[in-house]
Amino acid sequence: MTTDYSGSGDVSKSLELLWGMQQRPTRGPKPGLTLERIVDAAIEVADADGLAALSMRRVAAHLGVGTMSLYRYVPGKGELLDLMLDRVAGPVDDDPGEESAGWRATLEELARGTWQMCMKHPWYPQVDQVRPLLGPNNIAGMERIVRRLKPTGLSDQQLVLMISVVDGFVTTIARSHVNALQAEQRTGISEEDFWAAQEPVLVKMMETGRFPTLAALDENTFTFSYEDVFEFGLTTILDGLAVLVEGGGAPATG
Amino acid sequence: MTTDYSGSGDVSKSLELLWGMQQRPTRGPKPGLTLERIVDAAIEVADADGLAALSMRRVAAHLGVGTMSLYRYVPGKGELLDLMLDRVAGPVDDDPGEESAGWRATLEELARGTWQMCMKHPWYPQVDQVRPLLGPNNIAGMERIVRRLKPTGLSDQQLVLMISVVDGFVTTIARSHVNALQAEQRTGISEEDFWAAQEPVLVKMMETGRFPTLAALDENTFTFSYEDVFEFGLTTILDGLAVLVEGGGAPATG
DNA sequence: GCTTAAGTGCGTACATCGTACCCGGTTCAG
DNA sequence: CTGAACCGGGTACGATGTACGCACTTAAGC
Repeated sequence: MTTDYSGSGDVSKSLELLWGMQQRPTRGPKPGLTLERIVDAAIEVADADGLAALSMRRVAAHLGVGTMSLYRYVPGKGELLDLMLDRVAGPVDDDPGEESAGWRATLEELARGTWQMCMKHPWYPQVDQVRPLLGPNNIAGMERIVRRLKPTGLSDQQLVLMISVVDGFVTTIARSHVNALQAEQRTGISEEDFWAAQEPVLVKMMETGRFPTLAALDENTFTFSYEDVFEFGLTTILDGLAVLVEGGGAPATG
Repeated sequence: MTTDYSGSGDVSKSLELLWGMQQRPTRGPKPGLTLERIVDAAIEVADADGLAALSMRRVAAHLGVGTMSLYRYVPGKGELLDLMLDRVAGPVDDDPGEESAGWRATLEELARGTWQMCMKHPWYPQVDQVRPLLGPNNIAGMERIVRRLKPTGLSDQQLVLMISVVDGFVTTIARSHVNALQAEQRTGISEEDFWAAQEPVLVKMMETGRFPTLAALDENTFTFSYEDVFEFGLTTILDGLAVLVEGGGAPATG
């Protein structure tokens, strides 16, 4: 597995496990583990040492069992990842008092909630969710957010597109952020040292006069943080969606 | 290497190779390979069989040489990846006739250009560019785009943030798109079959009445393509940036 | 209570990866 | 002509996911 994808295992098997559809067999010895404990252990390993360190051997060692024992509970690593993803997606506390909040507050809350979850589980944004498995927590979260966006009067497809754009943006910035943090640990080179290493060559090239615009940039041009990008991008996207939602006479494609 | 990152090798070494600062040693036999041929071969392998199939062994085999011979030219796989990234970023044909185009046309052109490059080299958006190496082609592209955005009168930092948001968005959607395409090949399960596999469980859960909003969604809610998301998101972002650039009396607070 | 089939725990083995290390052959500076 | 520097590349190591098979445990059927 070069990169980690959702939905890379047996989809039906994953769904059965997600929705708790397994029936306990009657014969044979009682299992010493539970699915829950395995998923928890996997999340702990990934939280502590990163997605790259998440291996079946590590999870088993964390539980004090043999590696191959895990395969009695989970078909493979792909399915385990799907279970981890739905686990950290919830549960959502469905506060009925917030029903009346506007679309903008709803999307902003979604964005900030996802951001904080990514900070707590840095491996989450590193998983490519091209084929998301619809587990209980993901479905519940979707239900909640769509319900609160309904009053905008947009089409269902437009609602889902709005959510996709906002959530995709947040996950992307979060991934960049955690990648940067982990790059420091992985390489032993701090962000500052990395850019400092490029400076000599950069300065040399700027002095050639081939890049006049870049050479004349302000000193503080690149001093923003990932949080700054998050705020800038979120404002931009919400402003852009306002044109669509509030029919601001803009040339929206519909 | 679980995931592929830019700037994961020796930064100084990569920069020397990128800017062609190696001096040919006088002694010893003439090299049978060139850096260019190795980078080209690596790109061909990645284009044809995906980033996961890009290995030193495959590149060497493609060139008809022993695996370890590559290490005479490139310090390691990380540095090779950096060279590949700058290679496909250019060269840009610097058309002076387009200087006068507005900021919106400039960013839209950037977005569509990046998108097309990602379609030609599907591995490109799969590389996490947390620590981009500033090679000649990347620098030239940056110079060109910043020069064309200067007339907006925004601060240099805001210009770079605009570029970050647009480029980050395009790369993200492109990655999702190519991941979806490759998931079909990797798993042998088409996108349709994947969703069809989830349907029985979904229908069952919708019938429980726990998710009334989702159960009532239009049939065509999820029928959009990645191109649709690209267009929707691009319009949204450009509309949002218009609020910033044109200082518009747009409904910012919503 | 005995047999037997199912289930559990897990050790071993294999293919794949990047690359450290080493050796033999080649080329030119002195 | 000698020796240092360089090229090509074979071998080996530790890591990964997991297929396979074996020993042990349990409860159903008699």
